[in-house]
Amino acid sequence: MTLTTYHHGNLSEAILIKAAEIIDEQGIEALSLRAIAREIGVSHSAPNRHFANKKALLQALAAKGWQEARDATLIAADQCGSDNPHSRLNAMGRGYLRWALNNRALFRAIYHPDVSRQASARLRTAVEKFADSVQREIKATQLDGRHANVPLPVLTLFTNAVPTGAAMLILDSILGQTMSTEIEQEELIANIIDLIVPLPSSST
Amino acid sequence: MTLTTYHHGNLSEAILIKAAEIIDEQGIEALSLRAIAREIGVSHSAPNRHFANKKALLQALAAKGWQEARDATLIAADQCGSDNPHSRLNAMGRGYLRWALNNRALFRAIYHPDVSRQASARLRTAVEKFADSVQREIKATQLDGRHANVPLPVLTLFTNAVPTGAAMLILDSILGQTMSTEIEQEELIANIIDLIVPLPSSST
DNA sequence: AGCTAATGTAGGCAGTGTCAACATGATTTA
DNA sequence: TAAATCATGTTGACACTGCCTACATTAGCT
Repeated sequence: MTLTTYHHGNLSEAILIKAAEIIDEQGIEALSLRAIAREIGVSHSAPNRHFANKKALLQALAAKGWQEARDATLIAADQCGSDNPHSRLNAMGRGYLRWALNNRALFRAIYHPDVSRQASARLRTAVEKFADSVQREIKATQLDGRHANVPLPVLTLFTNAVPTGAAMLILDSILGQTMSTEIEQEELIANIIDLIVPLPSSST
Repeated sequence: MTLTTYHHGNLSEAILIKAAEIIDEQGIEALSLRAIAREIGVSHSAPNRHFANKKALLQALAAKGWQEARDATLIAADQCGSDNPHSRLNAMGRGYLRWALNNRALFRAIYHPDVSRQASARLRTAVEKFADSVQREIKATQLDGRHANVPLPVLTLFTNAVPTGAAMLILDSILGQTMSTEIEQEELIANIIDLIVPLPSSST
């Protein structure tokens, strides 16, 4: 089946995987449909049968990314074994940041400007599901006394900005490269997230 | 002089300005050397006389951006009229975030992956000058009692991540678009930055 | 006035995204 | 089972891009 049959069999998936591979290794700017096709061993316009255009491919990656990101945060919340909103949000922050650092291809995709500029319905839904999951927990921490006087949209923006910004700085910026190399990843994650949502035992 | 002379007179600058204009309106992905030349009214390869390649143009924009960002933060620190490190760093954060939101073309340039991947010496210097200015003030706040037990690199990453991440979310992400529209900009800036560096009067 | 270097132009090349026309084969249907 | 249909892959083309080389124009210097 993996030999040279006329039909690939699972080209859609293969394209997504190869795309992620290229983005991971060479950055999202280096992605080209023709290169993907070439490396998979298929004609240059085969990808067009599965993705209307390059933007659509990126959007598919992004939708996948948002789902994975949401899964990572929700699973982390469940596994933290606490009902305390602070503990849960802290775990979610760590889960999200860990996911971002370990899946930079998809992370780059979900924040790619071309993707955000005009999102497909499917993508928009994926983002909203993520946003809702997080916002619910943020609201819970605020009811639990966290920055009670700060407008919720601001608190939400802040809470999202920290892991997102940290991951971007670490993965793709000159600033971050010099800052993050000295510390072990899991310790870095814990330290950073604790600054946004202190664990209940260590605060107040 | 602005008429059709063979030599433009100040093409370098004109290219940078037009590039920023395009990035501002259509995003950094839409930037093309030929389009810049076309809009300026000059032949398609004239820009190559001033920038070795597209990456070099982006790096020039980025270098300009880092300088402006640094100026904006340092001026904000000076103008806050206080010697207290917390007040100064707070003002710097606000100045930086305000600059980012009001200069999104240059902001996009300074964090463009192609630029970070391999920075020119000039660019690297600009970044380091910015980083040093900020880190010095962060260290001062820590000596003043801010998160004394957190490793300095982590505190630095956190402090940078908030305004950077917030600006990115607001300017170029689906997440941020829904979060930031409800609040007036200057109030949003103040609220967010206060969450990283509380002003001395309103804390402890 | 003449030389040189900087600046701009013209044309070409390889690479890209996207489209239309065609080829192949899997799936449905009579 | 045979035929028809549709999804999937190929080929070739077009316009666009970055970038290179050869050439044209002009500014600045001696």
